[in-house]
Amino acid sequence: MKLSEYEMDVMQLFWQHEPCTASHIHQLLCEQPGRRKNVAYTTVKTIVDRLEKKGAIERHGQQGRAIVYQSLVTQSTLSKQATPGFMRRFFQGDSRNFIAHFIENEKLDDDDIAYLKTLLDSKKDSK
Amino acid sequence: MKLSEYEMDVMQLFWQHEPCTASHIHQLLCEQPGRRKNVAYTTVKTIVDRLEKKGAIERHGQQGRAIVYQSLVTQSTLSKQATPGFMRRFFQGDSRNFIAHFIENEKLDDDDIAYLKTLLDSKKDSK
DNA sequence: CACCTTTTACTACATTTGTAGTTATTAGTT
DNA sequence: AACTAATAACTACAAATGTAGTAAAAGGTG
Repeated sequence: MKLSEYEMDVMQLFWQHEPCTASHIHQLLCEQPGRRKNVAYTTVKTIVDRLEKKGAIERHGQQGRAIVYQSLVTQSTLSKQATPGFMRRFFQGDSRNFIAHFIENEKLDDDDIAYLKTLLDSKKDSK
Repeated sequence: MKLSEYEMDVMQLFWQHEPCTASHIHQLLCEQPGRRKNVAYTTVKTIVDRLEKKGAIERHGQQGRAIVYQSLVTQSTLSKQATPGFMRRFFQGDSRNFIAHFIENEKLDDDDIAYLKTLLDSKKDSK
């Protein structure tokens, strides 16, 4: 399943707040700092409709007139699908290059670092 | 600068083979295993034209009739621009979650693992 | 120098994406 | 029961994207 950027933004909100309605998603989007402000409700509803058509979410019930949706795909599933392509396009498919970029450029506290080292160790042991 | 997926695929080839012509890129794309086969030359040329219009590459010279191009942006620049959005959409912007996904899902040999641990250590020290 | 092959430049077109308006319906409210 | 605000359903539309065709020009080759 291939979702657009905006569709993914909406899926993120579903994953964090489901089951929920289009209005709820709309509110959440509007509250989101900086990103996209003043998006019309109908715009959000269109995205939600497309997500339903693509099979990423389904109707779960009603809340008054409003349709309550829930997700049908997990974030993990979509991440696994999307990352190889992203890695190839932006890091020549070189995992090491890729992870190195992140370790260097992203915020990680000591706890994170300790955790990731543990992960690396268990990866090594598992082979 | 925002490039499409296909445009990024072509940029990858430029970075690895520049300076080079559209025909050369076309050949390389056709040789690429599995991915997209039988793409028409004109299709590739269109992408190259768009990359030029977007300012991602420029004319560097001629080779017979053919135009030789070279890149104007680095892979690193584009990666730095693209990754925050990718991370947010697919990993809720959580670096730790993100890197963990990679350590778990991507192929890394013992050398890679040792290298990454060193990187994590130097990250820790630098604070 | 005439010709053929390559390559450019331009045009085309269906699909996807971001964005939103319009119309119809209905759940609450008075 | 009538009204109103919310919501769904449908339609619209420009821009971007993937894909390629056509026409024109200009190298190299006989």
